Amino acid sequence: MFQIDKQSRVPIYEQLVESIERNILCGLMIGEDKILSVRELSGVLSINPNTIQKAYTSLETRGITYSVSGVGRFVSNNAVDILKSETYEQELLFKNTVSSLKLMGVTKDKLEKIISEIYKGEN
Amino acid sequence: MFQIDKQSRVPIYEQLVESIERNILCGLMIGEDKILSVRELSGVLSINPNTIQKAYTSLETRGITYSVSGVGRFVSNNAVDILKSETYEQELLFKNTVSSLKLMGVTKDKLEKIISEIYKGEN
DNA sequence: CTAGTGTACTACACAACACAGTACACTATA
DNA sequence: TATAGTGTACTGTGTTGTGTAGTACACTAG
Repeated sequence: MFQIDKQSRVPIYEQLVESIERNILCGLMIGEDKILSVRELSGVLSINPNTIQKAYTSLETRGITYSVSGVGRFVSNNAVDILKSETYEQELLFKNTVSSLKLMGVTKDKLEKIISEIYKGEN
Repeated sequence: MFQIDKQSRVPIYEQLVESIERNILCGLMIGEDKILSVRELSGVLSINPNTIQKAYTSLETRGITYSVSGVGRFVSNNAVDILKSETYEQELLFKNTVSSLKLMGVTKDKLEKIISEIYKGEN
């Protein structure tokens, strides 16, 4: 459900955010779904509640989730739309990676084969 | 010559390493070229000599450069070959990025267009 | 009333990073 | 030989980001 690598250089709270985003994008979590509470998830992942809280705050600020005091936290109905509108950074990373690979001598064909493999059965 | 962003989350020494690698890969620096000394580059970039040293050590450990005590530091003749053999990590990053973009609803066509733009005139 | 929510706050510890300063061995050159 | 410029190796110090620990309070459902 949540892939967290405590040894990674990217902070735990950021990994958690990305993990939840992925779950929403591939339909594992949909609108109005209740999210594990700060204390629950803290117990499941053996991570400090403050760290979970930090991740949740990031999602909330962007409108991906909303919270009801005393009740819990839920996935917004338009969460998927919001996430899809945030593609800019990923596209930039894609361009930079392609440029590096080109410099390293990787052929255009090879990159296109990798893409086809990932998109196989679609498009 | 060297693109360093002191505000970035990626460490300065790592940015420096990548910058030099790029210069070597695109032929700006070739075998037996003398590299700016620790103190020189420190002055040019306004970065602590220790930080430069740390970057240089990384290049040296991988055989991309070599140093002659009391003389200076030079690009290895097989630097390009070494760098090209280190594509694995970049390819992994490429795959992850493509997967994310796919989840975000970016089409295969769009990615291929970006690639063609970067590779235009070649392959 | 109680248990479980979200939220906010202070305090502390740790690691990575960068900087400051010093020191020493080496080499080329005047 | 003397000097300046190399690489290299230390020991500190300070800052920042991250994560943890603990506490507290308002809210809501049962």
